[in-house]
Amino acid sequence: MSDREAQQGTGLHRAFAIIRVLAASDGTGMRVTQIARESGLTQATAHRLLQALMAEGVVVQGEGSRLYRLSVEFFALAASAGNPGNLRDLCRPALLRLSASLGDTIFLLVRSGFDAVCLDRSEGPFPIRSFTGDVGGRVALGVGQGSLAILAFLPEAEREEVIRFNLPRLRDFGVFDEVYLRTEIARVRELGYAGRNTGLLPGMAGVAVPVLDRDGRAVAALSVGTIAERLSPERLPTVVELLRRETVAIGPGINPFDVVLRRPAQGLGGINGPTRIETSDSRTGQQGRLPPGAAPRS
Amino acid sequence: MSDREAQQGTGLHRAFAIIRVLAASDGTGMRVTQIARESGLTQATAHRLLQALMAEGVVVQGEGSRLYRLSVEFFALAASAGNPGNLRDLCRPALLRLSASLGDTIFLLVRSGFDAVCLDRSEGPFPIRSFTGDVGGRVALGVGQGSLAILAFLPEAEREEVIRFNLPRLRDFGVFDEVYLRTEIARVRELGYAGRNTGLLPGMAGVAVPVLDRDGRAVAALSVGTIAERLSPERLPTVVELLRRETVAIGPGINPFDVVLRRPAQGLGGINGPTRIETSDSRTGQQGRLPPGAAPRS
DNA sequence: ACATTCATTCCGTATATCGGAATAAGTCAA
DNA sequence: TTGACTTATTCCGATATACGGAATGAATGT
Repeated sequence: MSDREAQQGTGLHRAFAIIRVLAASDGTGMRVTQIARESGLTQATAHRLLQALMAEGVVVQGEGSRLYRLSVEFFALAASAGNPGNLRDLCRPALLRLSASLGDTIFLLVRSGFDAVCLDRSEGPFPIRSFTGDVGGRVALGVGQGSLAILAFLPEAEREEVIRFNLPRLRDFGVFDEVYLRTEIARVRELGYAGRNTGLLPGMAGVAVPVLDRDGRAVAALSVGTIAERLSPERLPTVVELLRRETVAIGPGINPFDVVLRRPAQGLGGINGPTRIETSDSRTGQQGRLPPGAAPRS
Repeated sequence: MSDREAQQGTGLHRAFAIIRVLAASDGTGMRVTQIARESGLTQATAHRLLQALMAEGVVVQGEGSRLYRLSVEFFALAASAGNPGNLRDLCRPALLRLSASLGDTIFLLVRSGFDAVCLDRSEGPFPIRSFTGDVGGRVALGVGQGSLAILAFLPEAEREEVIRFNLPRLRDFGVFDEVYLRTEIARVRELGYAGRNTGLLPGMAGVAVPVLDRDGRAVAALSVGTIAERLSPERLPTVVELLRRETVAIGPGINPFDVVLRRPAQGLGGINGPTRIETSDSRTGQQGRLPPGAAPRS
């Protein structure tokens, strides 16, 4: 029924609604009904789309045709993909060198809209827990050292927009007020790295250095995640220096690409914990997660 | 147009054709024309679908609206997903323990159709090259130790089908004839692990132990990739024992799921997708791109 | 056994998709 | 600058496709 400004009746949109639902599930698999409910689709439609997705190899069902889940092939497809300007390949050697020489876990974070996403990771012998955690994990820009390092080195205009947009989201993490955040950012800009134990995760600490493209804008960050004791005042400068050395080597190799500043877009948004935000946007608005049981308009 | 075995006129199929094309590209981005050509779509259609995909957040375009590429969000979506029965989460601790105590790189491979896919990886200080390489990388079942370990412990019927299907593909790697392959498999079954330096990558060696589900079928494998010297006859038994210990601990925790045996079908990336062998030096990193559509070279 | 939930198939309707062709935008060589 | 060329985007009518209500079939539970 008519153009609602943006398309939400398209098959593609519905298909991805299903994919998103499945991605948000725990990987055990979901039944058609459940999927239909959570994606706001009819059972018939959900079923038909699931068949189509299976034909594409995106979805598989295990155990005598009951539960649907995303396929390993889908995983592999996207794994070889989300690699803006070959950044991951570019950084891999650096990650390996760093984790080997430091003995800590190294993260590669890239900016994606208002979030930072963990693109790669190389583990050291010291087990840690981080915000982004796994490869593919997301945090709002500003949460955690790596994320903060990126935010601090965005061009001013974008930085402001991100700050404005993210402030409400950040509240859920620390007791951030705007002044505090800006102070942090200022210090990061001055020092050239994001350090200091934020105390967000007890006993954990991190340092991060931004990776700047040829225009001096942050597109990524290398970050060390470790236990607080291992970032003593004596060791810290060494670590920072190592990180910085790698980042400056990486910078020039970056293929030009810009991350378009978009609202997290009804797209593949934060399946990850508290990162999810619910801001009804003016134009693209609509289509949040549909309240359970709400029928899609026709 | 109508029958034709499976539907290929559907919008969803076309959309994924584009995604596949983009995934196969080197991440620099592609123009509409190129995408249209390689996916076999009309320019108009390709363009429209790209718009739709952008609305979904799957595709972004950089640089003043010229080149399209897959978004980081798409990457994140699938990363948190392709995790059959939580296998990755289940295995992560084991990977960390192993790479920490052995000092070598540990891979988690899962079966996907006629391939093995690298689902996770934990690096040790010893740099290595492997067949699967990156997370998301694929190899035909039978190539490499991990892959071989899985193949060897499939139920007989499936094993036979895989062998039949894969033989031609294997030819490109070693000088495998069927007899040789079957001999290898027999030995793996007898020993309970896949070992021995296959000499496929000079100086490299690996050992792999299958992860069996409660029915005794191989669904995955833990594999060690290292340099040949580090798998001396004295050290090997230790390594195998450590691996085995972890795998038996993992097995029972596997959520029941079966990988349906399907032709790689028009599915994702399929057979000779990113079966790239990493030939890069770990310091200069980089490399890896095969020309789109080119078969993996011998 | 029955009752209930869930999965799958049917089918008429209408809507979203398709692609040829027109237009706009960008690229390159003089 | 101009002009020829390539590539990107928009239009639009025909029709193939997707839609979803409802019927059927398969599981599950008590």
